[in-house]
Amino acid sequence: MRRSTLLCETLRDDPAEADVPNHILLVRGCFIRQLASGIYSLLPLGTRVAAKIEQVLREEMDAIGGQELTMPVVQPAEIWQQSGRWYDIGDDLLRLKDRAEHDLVLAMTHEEVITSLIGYNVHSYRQLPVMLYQIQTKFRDEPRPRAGAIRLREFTMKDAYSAHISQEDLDRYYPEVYQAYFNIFRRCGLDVISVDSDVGMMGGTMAHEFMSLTPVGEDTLVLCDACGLSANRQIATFRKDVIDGGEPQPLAEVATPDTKTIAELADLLDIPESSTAKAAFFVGDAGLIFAVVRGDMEVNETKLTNATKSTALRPATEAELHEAGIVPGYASPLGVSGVQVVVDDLVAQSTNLVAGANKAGYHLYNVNHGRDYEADVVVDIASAYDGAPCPDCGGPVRLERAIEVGNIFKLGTKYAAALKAQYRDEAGDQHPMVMGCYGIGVERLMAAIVEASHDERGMIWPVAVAPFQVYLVVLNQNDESVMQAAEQLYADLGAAGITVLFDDRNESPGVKFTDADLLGMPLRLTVSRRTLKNESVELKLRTDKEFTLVPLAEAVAHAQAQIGALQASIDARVVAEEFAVGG
RNA sequence: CGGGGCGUGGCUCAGCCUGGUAGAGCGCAGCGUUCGGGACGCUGAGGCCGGCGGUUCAAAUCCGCCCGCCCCGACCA
Repeated sequence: MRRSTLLCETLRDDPAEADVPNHILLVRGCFIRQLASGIYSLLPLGTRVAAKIEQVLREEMDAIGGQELTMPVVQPAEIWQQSGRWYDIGDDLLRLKDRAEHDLVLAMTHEEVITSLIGYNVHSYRQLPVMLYQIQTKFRDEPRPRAGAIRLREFTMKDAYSAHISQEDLDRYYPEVYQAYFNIFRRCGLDVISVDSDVGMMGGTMAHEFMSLTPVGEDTLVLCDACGLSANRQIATFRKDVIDGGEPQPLAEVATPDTKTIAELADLLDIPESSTAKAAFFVGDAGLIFAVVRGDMEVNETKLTNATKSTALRPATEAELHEAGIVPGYASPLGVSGVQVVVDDLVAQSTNLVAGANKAGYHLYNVNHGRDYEADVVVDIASAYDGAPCPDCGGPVRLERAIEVGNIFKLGTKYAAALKAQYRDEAGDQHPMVMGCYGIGVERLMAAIVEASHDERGMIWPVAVAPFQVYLVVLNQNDESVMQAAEQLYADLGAAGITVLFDDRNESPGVKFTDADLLGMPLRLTVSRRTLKNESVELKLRTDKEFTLVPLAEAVAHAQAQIGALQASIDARVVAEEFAVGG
């Protein structure tokens, strides 16, 4: 490809709307272009990267028995009603009507279609297991798209679905997908770790997320250096040490004017925050939720969502609290009614905590669960914090930010039962299939790669996903012999099967080198009057500071060797990964 | 949806407070000179100042409403 004809106008300045590296660089390099919030065009360079990623996806999915297919993006509401997600999912699901006023959705994922499809086409245990996948557009009407290509509304997803005769067979297969996922990310040059994750709106029994560690990430992970534990903070547990509060003492009211926060309360009463109980209020499917954790901890909304069997939570408004007779800042689980009280297990085991009196300006000493109030649910709803004791080994955990680039779920029979994907066993009896689903976001993966692999000058593409392997610069174009040599090299590289972006523009050397760095092809070749004086070509890796001169006649061979070495170093990282529950 | 910020040639921004001829740099087009790390000179094109309404003799500028975009919070590939 000639740079002079490529649709690629690089930007000198950082775009105003971008403030994270992947977004800045992808826009400056003309890989993506925003159309609306969370909706982007992939320009030629971005499309080439996506195609390279998709090639890796296809190879790895095919290697574990996947068959590619293509399903519709626009889908009738009926199948979503059958699965229940029409009702469970809120505004993230974009709904529309056709001319006949039929309800339609833009698919945010394809469990419904694939399940009905498999149910239609698979009837016998002899046809199972089956693994199907597609690489196709998804639409999620995200409340807040973010960070360039990391959080989009319209995006491309490799979504795969497997169907099995039994949980055992799914359990056997699941680690194969787990391994394939590691292979995919490593081949794309991205380091990831796997973590246990929440099953969320997908339902199911087990899930892993594949995480690329970066401060730009939206997820928080809980990691233990001592034993290797890793989990999404949404579900991470930690060891809770009960502080001995002594035998339950009589309740005692204490005046605490103007102490609306736990910090103020602890300060005023001269007690540690861990001697208090903290209340937080949410609204779930069943109405107002009164959540209680120890004062030094935070409520984990994912855990609380699961504990209350809600599909979604939102913080309660002041008005809703007043209506329920709750005094914000002085709220107490004592004497409240008509709300669901969820108490963290640690609070339930603690004695003589200080809690609100549900009366403005007053708190209570010696509040004890079981004696003074009853919870509807007692379960872990506290969020793991930096330095919390690891649930497995007791060592301190640390929190890290990460991008979720992929996930795998054991769905179980939820969709198969709802959408009647059944098979007959050897005895002729019908059973719902046991399913798994497996997703990877293509644009997000591209963004995560840039996030993980760039410097102050620009992107540094791992060779397997680079839009071109070589950036060929020619200088002194007015010198016919130089131009001729460059043209010949361009042709020879192409003939050798190397993908080349040939910067044949009439631009100054500075412009070309700067663009070469920004666009980030792994290998740069430069032909100029100077190099030709020695019958040579300059060769430089994007990751290196220095360049080397190689004989013009051997330039193609050297380029091939360099690309081969880059590829080999990536291949060396594709190794067997131990499948571990809990890590 | 709650909170904060921003909308002025393709891009980055100034001008707005204190109303009166719409600006700079980059980019783009032409000519010439340059040619190893975002070169230089000359010439030129390009703007309903996000939209609607209001105030005023006069609005990019003041006021109101709306729309869009970004950031922080709750969700997900």
